[in-house]
Amino acid sequence: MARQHAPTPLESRLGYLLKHAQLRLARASAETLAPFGVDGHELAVLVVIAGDEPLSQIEVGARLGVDRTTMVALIDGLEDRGLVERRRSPRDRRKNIVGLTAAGEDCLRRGEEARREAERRFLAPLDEEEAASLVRALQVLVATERSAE
Amino acid sequence: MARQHAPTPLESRLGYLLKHAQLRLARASAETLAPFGVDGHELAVLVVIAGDEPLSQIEVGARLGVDRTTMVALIDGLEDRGLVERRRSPRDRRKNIVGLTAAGEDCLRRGEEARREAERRFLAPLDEEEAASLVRALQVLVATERSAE
DNA sequence: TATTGTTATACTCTATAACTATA
DNA sequence: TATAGTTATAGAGTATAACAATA
Repeated sequence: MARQHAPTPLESRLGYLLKHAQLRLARASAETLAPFGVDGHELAVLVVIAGDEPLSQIEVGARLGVDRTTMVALIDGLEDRGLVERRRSPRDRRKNIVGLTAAGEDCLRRGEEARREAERRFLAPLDEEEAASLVRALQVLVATERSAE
Repeated sequence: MARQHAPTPLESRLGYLLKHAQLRLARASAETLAPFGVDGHELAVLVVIAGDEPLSQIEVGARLGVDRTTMVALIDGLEDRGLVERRRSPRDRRKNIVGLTAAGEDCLRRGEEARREAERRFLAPLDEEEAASLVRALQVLVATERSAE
């Protein structure tokens, strides 16, 4: 009886590929973003905070998949650097509404530019159609898994 | 002067997509692999060890992007469970050649089966062409970034 | 001198439990 | 009673420094 499958080599393992692609993009982004004093994770927090409705810490965390205890330290850091500010919600005084300062908006705008540039460089080895297809596929996978929770 | 770019929403950020896709696959795989007593990372170690040439701990780590201090604990765990064994290289007595035990080969075979199944389920929302294109794109990105180091 | 494996240590990230203030 | 924020703490995962054995 012959072996049905040889072990899949590393380079074809989806888990390996996703992990290493993520790691490498994160490192490249961190380098590109360093001059602006934020990393990719913090920039994503700024993006969520910049959205239309005012959000509490927990609501920001929910959109990012970050729990509330982690949010405290994350917001602390951004507030120390003057990028965001907490203010009590008048309607529910348990909640901290988190808002961008002027410096935060500036950091967001310039950080986003840098992040786009880092992504563009990262995707450079792919042609336009391949890159678009990659993003579409990841969107489907992340959305599917989320709704199946 | 109009703003050139609105901040990219989370779902179009490559960093967010890669991180969450990786996380979700890792969790699904861990669940699928749990009955076999290994996680995806450990299974990848078994795959590397199962390769043709006998490898030392450092050589196994190099292929996985894991440093030698991390390898010690990783191999300790696998050895405690009787899946691998260390033996001194006769040619260079500084090196531990790591080999699979019979139980390790069995675990590898059955774990690989389970991992393939988990990947298949994870990719199910994509059609065959989309899934193949995703894997190809990731391979290009990981290979490119590695050679640029 | 350099390399392999090892240990101890530290640092990041994340999660859990318990507290407070509000509802 | 439940929820938002906070703190302290603990657990993974990973990285650095120093040491013993060997080359």
